[in-house]
Amino acid sequence: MESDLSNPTLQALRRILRATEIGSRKLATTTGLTPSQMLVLREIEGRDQATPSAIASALKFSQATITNVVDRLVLSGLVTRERSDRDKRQIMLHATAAGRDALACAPDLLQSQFTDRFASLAAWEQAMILASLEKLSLILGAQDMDVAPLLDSGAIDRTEPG
Amino acid sequence: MESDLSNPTLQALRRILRATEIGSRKLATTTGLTPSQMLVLREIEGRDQATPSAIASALKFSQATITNVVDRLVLSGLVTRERSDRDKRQIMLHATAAGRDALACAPDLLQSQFTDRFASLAAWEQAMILASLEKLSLILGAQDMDVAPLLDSGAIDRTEPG
DNA sequence: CAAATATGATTAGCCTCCCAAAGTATTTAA
DNA sequence: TTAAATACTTTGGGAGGCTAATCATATTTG
Repeated sequence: MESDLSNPTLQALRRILRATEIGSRKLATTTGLTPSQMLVLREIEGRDQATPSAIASALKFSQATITNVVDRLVLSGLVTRERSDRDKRQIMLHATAAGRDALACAPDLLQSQFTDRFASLAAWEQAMILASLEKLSLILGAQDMDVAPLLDSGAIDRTEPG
Repeated sequence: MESDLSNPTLQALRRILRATEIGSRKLATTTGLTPSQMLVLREIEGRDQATPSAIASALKFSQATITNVVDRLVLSGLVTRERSDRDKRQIMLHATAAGRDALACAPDLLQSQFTDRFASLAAWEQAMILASLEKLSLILGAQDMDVAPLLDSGAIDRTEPG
């Protein structure tokens, strides 16, 4: 019966997941943005110019979903749509000043809670944590994963895998 | 500007979050349950007897939400409702055989991916990871958090905090 | 060039999630 | 025995996701 740190580790991991999830909601309320909206807005602003399909593939959402979310962002005045000249099938999304503002106020779901306190740790602790997370990445099969999103949500994909 | 392991650490953390989230959806498809349904079902089964309000407070959901989810679980034949004798306002929720089956097939969102591989790590690595996660818990303010849920999702709470 | 095909985005329709407020039934307290 | 509290459900609503179908524009090809 070795030590079995497996369970406490899982619990800690769960706490972290839970915390980030709650944080994501809380932050959303303060910004007035939902997590998904945040994601999309960030993605748009990060590129300055962005087509829905680009956002969709970056976030691994369907185009339709992006249309949906962007609808709301436009309604809130955080994003504008503009037909591309080069290819009139395309739509260019831009963050408005208000949109950039909203992002600035809510810098990053994790980052805000994270950076300062992490920086205050001893170097060896930082290194240990990083190493541990990399290991966990490996364990969870997350090594080669896009780093784009933070956390999102949603209905279940019921397409038969087979 | 010392080393700044902050960014790679955040990225690793994001990968992990992302991985668990995707895993949660994938597992849901195989089970035919959504993450929320899994949560509720687990909570019900874990107590053998459970009232909606108990589940709601454990998972920090509203009663209405639980009613909703339970509706679907009942519809799927995984859970039964039964009026309590002692207090006829109460409803007792029970997992059916099928419900327990479903849970058994999908033991745990993380656990499945996790336990074996984690166990195969050296003891010192396990200890390191645990310590790191505890530290992270602290950083993210997740120490005193319920361990109940895994991950869920959903619409944003728009009630004014003030 | 014209027809067929491909691509980008939206629309429509479906389901889930989560909530607050109102409603119903039951229990407890006055 | 009425009033208040409790436990759950109903109702209604906003958001998040998806697929399939549609519309408009581009590209390819005969």
